Amino acid sequence: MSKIDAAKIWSLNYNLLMSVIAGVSADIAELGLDTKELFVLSQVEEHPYPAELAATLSMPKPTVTVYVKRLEAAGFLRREIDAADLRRHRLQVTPAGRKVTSRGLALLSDAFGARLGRLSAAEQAELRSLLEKLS
Amino acid sequence: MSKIDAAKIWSLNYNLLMSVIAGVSADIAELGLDTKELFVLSQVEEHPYPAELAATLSMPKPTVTVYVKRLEAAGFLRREIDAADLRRHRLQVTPAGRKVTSRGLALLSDAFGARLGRLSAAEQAELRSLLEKLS
DNA sequence: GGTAATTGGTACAAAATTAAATCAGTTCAA
DNA sequence: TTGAACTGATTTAATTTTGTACCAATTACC
Repeated sequence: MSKIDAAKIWSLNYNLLMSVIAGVSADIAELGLDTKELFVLSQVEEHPYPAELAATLSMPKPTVTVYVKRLEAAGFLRREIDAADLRRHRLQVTPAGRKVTSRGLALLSDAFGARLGRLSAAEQAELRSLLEKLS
Repeated sequence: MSKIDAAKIWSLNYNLLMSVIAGVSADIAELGLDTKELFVLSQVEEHPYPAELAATLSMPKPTVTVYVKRLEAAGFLRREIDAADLRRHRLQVTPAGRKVTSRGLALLSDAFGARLGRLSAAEQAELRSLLEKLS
């Protein structure tokens, strides 16, 4: 595959994701969250430390600090000092946070699902498998 | 495909793109461009008006204004008032802009291509075709 | 033990991004 | 025509995001 094609695939993909985000951000905002906050929150269970979040979301540490602080203030998250390493802040999603996460992801899924609906079930499975290989 | 899967596909994809961006942004910066500016510049030939750029890049109009101004100051872009509609600013990529665009896209392609390399040629073609259906 | 190097997290100031208001040009209906 | 509604683009002011510098806890090594 030529370089031009890689760039083409990339930009198809990028524009797709950006337009899906643009389409749902207003609805997500009604949940009391903004889009980036949802992304952070949705990864907390898998990556319960700010430094891990920063790495997996490709986002600077101070940015994570800000989001975590807001999510905590909104009651979607709790922070506690890790007993084993007093530098670490272990994060825990509250029940309210879990609820809002699943609603937010559902909105995202609906919007993205509307696009995915153009593919057959087999094609969707194929896409997922290709993306997993790339990840 | 369930809602959960749509969200999963989405986030696989999102994290993939963000990590590729994070990996190349330093190299792109050396060209005298930042990543978003490259995205804007790379779409100018296809969409030569700021309003069109804003729509295709899912980005607010004032943001486009700022990037266009910077790209013009850097000599990568020229602006002229459209004779047929004096409100419109027709954009034109300069030779220097074209050069820097192709270098920037090459960097992006290299980085993304390194991931794509995990797929066979047939799989890459398949991925492109799936993404085109979604776009 | 003691101390240099590393890691997790944050504060603050600066830079980037955007919403809201605005201005100029165009369209359209009466 | 004229003027109400609309569109393209920009300015201004506010918000968001981030680079830099920093502190505290841990680790590695002598």
